[in-house]
Amino acid sequence: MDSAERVDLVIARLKEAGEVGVAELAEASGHSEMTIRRDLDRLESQGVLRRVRGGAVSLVPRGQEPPYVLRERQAVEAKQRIAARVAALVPTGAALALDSGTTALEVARELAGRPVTVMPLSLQGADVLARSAETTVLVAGGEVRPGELNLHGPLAEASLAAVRFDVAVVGCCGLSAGDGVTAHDLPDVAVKRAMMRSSQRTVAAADSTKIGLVTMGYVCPVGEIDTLVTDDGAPEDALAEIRAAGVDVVTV
Amino acid sequence: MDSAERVDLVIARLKEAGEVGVAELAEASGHSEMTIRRDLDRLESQGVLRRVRGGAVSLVPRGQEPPYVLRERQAVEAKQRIAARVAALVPTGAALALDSGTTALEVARELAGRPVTVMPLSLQGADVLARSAETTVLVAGGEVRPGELNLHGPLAEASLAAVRFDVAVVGCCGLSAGDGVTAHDLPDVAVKRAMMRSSQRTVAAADSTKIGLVTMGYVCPVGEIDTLVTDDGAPEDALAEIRAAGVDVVTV
DNA sequence: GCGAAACGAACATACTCAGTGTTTGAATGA
DNA sequence: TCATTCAAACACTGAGTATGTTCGTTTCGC
Repeated sequence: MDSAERVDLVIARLKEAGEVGVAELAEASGHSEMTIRRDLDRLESQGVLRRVRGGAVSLVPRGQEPPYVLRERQAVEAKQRIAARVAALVPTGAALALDSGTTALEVARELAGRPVTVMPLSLQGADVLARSAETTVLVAGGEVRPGELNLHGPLAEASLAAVRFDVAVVGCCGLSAGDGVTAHDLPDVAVKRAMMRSSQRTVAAADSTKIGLVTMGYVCPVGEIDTLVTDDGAPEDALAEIRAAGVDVVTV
Repeated sequence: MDSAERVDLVIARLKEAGEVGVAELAEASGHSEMTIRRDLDRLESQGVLRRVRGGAVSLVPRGQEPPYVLRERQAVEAKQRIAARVAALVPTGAALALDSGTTALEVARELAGRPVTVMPLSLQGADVLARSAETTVLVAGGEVRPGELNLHGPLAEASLAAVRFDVAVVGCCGLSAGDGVTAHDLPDVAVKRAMMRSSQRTVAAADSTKIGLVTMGYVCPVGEIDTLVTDDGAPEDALAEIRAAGVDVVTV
C-alpha cells in the first residue's frame, strides 16, 4: 500500500467514523506508526483533518465541498475523458472562459498547445496554459482563495465582463433538472454567472456523481446550459429530465 | 562544471561569436557531446538559441531584454539581498502592487507568509504568494506573455486602477538621473505607470547593473521614485545624482 | 505524582528520478 | 559516397524523498 492509498484509507475512515487512530491505521496499512503520523501531519497542513493525540478527527464539515487535495484524486479517469470531450467541442481559434476546479484543470491540459484564447479562473489553469506559446492566456484578475487557487471577487467579475467569449466551460458541484446548476459557495456563483453572461454558449463539465446533486449556491436553471458533458455513470432518467430542459447531453 | 555553468558558457560564447559548436563546448566543459546537445535542445525550447547542425546560433537580438531563463541566473545573490530589504520596507497589513521580473519574484518569496495584501503582476509571483494562508493575494488580470509569465494589457491596467495600494514595488531595466526610469517594452511601461498611479509610495528594486542604464520604454523621471533599493556595486556619483532628484537611495 | 502510551527528533536505509555517458544505427550534408 | 552529426536506447550515478528504527521527551489518565 503506497502513500496515495494510505491517504484514501484515512479519508474513508474519517468519512465513516469522523475519527481515526494512528495504531489502527498502521495495522491496516502495514506501515509503521511514524509513517502514519507523517501522513496525518501532511493532511493537517492541507486542512483536511485535525491531529489529536492518538489519531485525527475530520475537519471537512458535512455538505461542504471537500478540499482541493481530496477532490483531485476522485474520479480522475472520468474527469480526463470528460475533459477530452469538452476540449474537442472547442473550435480552433475560439475564445473561452474556463472555470476553476479539477475537471476544468484537465480541460486546460487538453487545450494547452492549441491555438485558442483562454481566460482561466484559476492559477493552476493559467500555469498549465501559459507554458505553451500557441495558446493565448488572458488571466482573470481577482482574489485567490488559498488552497484552492481559484479566482473570485469583483475583479474577477470585471475581467469576465470586459471580454466576450465563444464558449464558457463551467464546472459545477450539483446539477439537477429540478434545482438547476448549483455551486458550493456564493463567490463562485457570481463568477460562474459572469462567465455565462459573457459567453455565447455554455458547456458544463460534470462527472456523474454531480448529477442529481443540489448544493447551496444556486447558479441558474439547467436550461441555460447548452451542452453537458458527463461520464456514463449517471442515472438515465436524471439525464432524460435534463435533456427535456433543452440541454444537449453528451456522455463519454 | 555543472549544468548551470555549462549554460553560462554557452551564453558567453553566443554573446562573443553569435554561434557555438557542440564539439567545442564538449571540449571546454569536459562533458560528452550528448550532454551538450541536450543542453542546447533545452535552451532552444526556451527560445534562447536555434539549433543548427553541429552547434547553435544566437537568437537574442542586441539591445533586447534577454529571456527570463537567462535573467534569473544573473546577480542572484544581490537580488535576494535587495528583496529582503524591500520586504522590510513593507509594513504589516499593507497593500502593495508587485511588479513582474526576477527581483520582484524574490520579494514575493520574502513576503509569503506575512499578513499583507499583494497584487502580483506575474503568475510566478501569484503562485509563490498564494501558497501561504496569511497573505491575501489579489492577482491582476491581463494577458500572459509566454516564457515571461508576466501580466500586461488593458485588463492588467484595469485591475490596478480598481485598487489603491500603500506601496508599488517596481523592477526596472534601466534607471538614470538624466533619462529616468526605463523598461524594455511598451506594455510593461503602461503597467508600471498604472502601478505607480494607484500607489501612495513607489519603491524601485534594481541591482546595480541597472543603474545608469537606459532602455527603450520611458516610464517616468527618477524623481517619482520614493525609494530605490540597490546593491553596493553602483558607481557613487550616479547614486548621488539620483539622490539629488529627491530619491531615498538604500544600498545593501 | 506515576506510569504507560504517544510523540517527534535524529539517524540509517531503501527507493525514485533526473542528469549523464556510451553505444549504435539512422540522418545529414559536403 | 563518406565522414560527421544526430538521436534513440540503455546503463550508471548521485541527490532528494519516503520509510523504518531508536530513543529521549511529552502528554494524559489514574
